[in-house]
Amino acid sequence: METTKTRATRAKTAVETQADLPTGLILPGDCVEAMRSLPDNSVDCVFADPPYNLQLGGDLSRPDGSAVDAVTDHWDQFDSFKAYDDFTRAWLTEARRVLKPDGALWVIGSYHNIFRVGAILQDLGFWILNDIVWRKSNPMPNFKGTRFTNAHETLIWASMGEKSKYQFNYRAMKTLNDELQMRSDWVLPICNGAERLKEGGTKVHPTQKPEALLYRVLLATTEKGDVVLDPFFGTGTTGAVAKRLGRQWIGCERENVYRDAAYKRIEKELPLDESVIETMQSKKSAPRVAFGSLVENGFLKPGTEVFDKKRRWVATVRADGSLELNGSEGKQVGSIHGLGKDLQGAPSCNGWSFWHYEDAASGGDMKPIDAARQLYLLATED
Amino acid sequence: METTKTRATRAKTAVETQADLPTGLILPGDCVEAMRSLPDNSVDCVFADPPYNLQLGGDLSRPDGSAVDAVTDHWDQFDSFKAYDDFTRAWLTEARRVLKPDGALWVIGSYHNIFRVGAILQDLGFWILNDIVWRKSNPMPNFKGTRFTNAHETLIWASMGEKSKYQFNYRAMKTLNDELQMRSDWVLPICNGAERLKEGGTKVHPTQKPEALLYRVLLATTEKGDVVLDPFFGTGTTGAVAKRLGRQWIGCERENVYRDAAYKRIEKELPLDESVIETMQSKKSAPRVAFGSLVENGFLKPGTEVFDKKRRWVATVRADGSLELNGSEGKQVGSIHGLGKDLQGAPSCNGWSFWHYEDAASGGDMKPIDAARQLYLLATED
DNA sequence: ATAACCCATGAATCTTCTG
DNA sequence: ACAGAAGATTCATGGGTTA
Repeated sequence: METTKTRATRAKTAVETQADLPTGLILPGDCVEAMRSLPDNSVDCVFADPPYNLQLGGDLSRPDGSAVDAVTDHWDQFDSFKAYDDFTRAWLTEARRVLKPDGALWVIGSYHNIFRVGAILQDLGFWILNDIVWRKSNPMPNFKGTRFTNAHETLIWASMGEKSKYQFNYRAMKTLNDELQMRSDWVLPICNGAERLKEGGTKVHPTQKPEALLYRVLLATTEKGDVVLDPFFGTGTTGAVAKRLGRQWIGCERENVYRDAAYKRIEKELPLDESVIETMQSKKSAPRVAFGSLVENGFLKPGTEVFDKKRRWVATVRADGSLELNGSEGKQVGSIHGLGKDLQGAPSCNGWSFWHYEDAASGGDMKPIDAARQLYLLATED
Repeated sequence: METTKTRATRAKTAVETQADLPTGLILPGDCVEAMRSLPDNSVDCVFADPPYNLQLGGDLSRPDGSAVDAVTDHWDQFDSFKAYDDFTRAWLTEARRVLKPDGALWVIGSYHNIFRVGAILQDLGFWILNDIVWRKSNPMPNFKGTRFTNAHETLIWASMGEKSKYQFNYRAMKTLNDELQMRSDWVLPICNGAERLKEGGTKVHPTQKPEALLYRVLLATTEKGDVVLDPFFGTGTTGAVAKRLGRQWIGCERENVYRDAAYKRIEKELPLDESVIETMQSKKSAPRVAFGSLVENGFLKPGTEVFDKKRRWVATVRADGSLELNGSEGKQVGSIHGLGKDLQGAPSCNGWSFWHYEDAASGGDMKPIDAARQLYLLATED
């Protein structure tokens, strides 16, 4: 992972040098061909919702006798696993070429195809970061009572390689999840109601994805201004959410009908106010605060005593932001992290949560020095 | 899928002819070699928890500096995807040979290995029935804040082929899930507390699976007396739950320590009372009753009027068990299913639930004719 | 107006037995 | 193998109509 600042700078440079990138456009034709027209190392994120290769038997009816509207479109038909694998390898290879070294890939699928996709992308060198389970709150039931209700789909999130500095907006996710770490299982409803695109009462696309899903993906792993490529654009959920969140987008889509619907849809989409997007990212992109700054600015005065939670050790804050262990007469000195590490004999230590101080403002309560950092951030906002 | 009765008969026959099966034993040595000693088509279910091929970099430590006891045992190291794939193909091939044609396979894994396992088992001819997400209610957090909390593992449930008559105890699962279809995402806690095997305070096996997981797997897809094979037996969760549920088991395990712990553990396990193990049976496995039998035996007299729920149609029961639509003068006649189908113009109709009658015994209440069938079944029970 | 009721529908590898 | 009949089978949600 990398700091936002570094990546932002790099992204900006890339956009400038790649002024010819067809952002805001849906490339027609086969997606592999279309991606060939894009330069190497030019996009920050690929989100792909490829055909699932469902292999359906006959018609299926509900217990009440009505028919299930199945996905029987030609684009989901493959002759064999071999044919599907070849197709998968082709588009993943192009996606890999087009991605920046620190870019990332998302693919969504079901048990019909996701194992093949996952194995192939590993073979190509992608490094899986998480598999994410989209738990559908309202899936279609299993009408015949023959299996477990197929109530989820799987997303794979992968970087270009083991050492890549991928983007992950940890704070934004934790904030979105009520101050708990965002887990690998996401509960979201399927796309229906007003969000579902319809033409004359029938759905435009059989497998339109919910915007909430793309919202979370883009918010978690891209930043403002990033270029997002969707090789299977469909009716443009990726583009609509990208526009809303201030990301640039490129689509590939073979079908005229889907392209038309997508353009119309994205046209109507309004970007969120810049300040809103900033706010969502504020905690994540908050500048690093040196402990010394707190001292410099009087949030913790030199001479203040700090101690671990169990008061096994007490140290004194020095003017330069270093700590000196009490009673050691200058022999045990270090940064908040380093001294904590040494005292515990641990491989690492987060000094912000290890060291505490007595907060006079709240009647002498013991608080981690991170609380002082939060006050500092609040005071220096903007 | 197949009725319980049919499979039960076959399973029994198989056990009799395979009296040499080493049930209740843990075969030492390499699992591929060990499986070679088992005859073809001899087990009903394979549950496998293979090495995950985890590729952890350096040592992992928590924010407080304590070390995470990562999976770095020698049996989990593989040189490359190629080596892991070869290993996977080898044990899956043996599992396939040993399984009966209507048997089934379960494999559990994480994103490190499950995509490779899934693709290979598809290549070998297994037919995926569901992928199941075990959603951990208490996963280990992501200490570094670099990814989403890895809060689930994935199981694949597969039959021997597209046309196999696999076992699925639909009613038992629905009952277990408070009368709603069991979904593909299962929320279960990880294995700890008293259930976790420890030796001198440290865990015996790094990846011991919770018994609740095996309980659900075996209850859903095996029946009493079935033979369950676990090629990666570990400390014997599969064997313990199998014994409890009245299933037979065979294990393979290389490590002496795990075998010893497993034997000790399973020895202590007590089988549940037979009556408790009986699962809720689906109607599919109840004996078939011809509508004519009800008429023959006086449970519905010839001349009785039957009608659909909204009384759009009324028909009269004839002496041979056929129905005649009132007012049609012999032109609209058929079986309970056929006439219901024709009147509705539906592709099919379950006459038992479509047609109703007035039950004099309960003051003229409207009841589906299935109620009469239930009375008949009750009266003719052994 | 509001509640009650009915109806439509969603990436689905969706039956079993007899002749 | 294939055709035909018997028989088993659904949950959450949104929108429209009725009471």
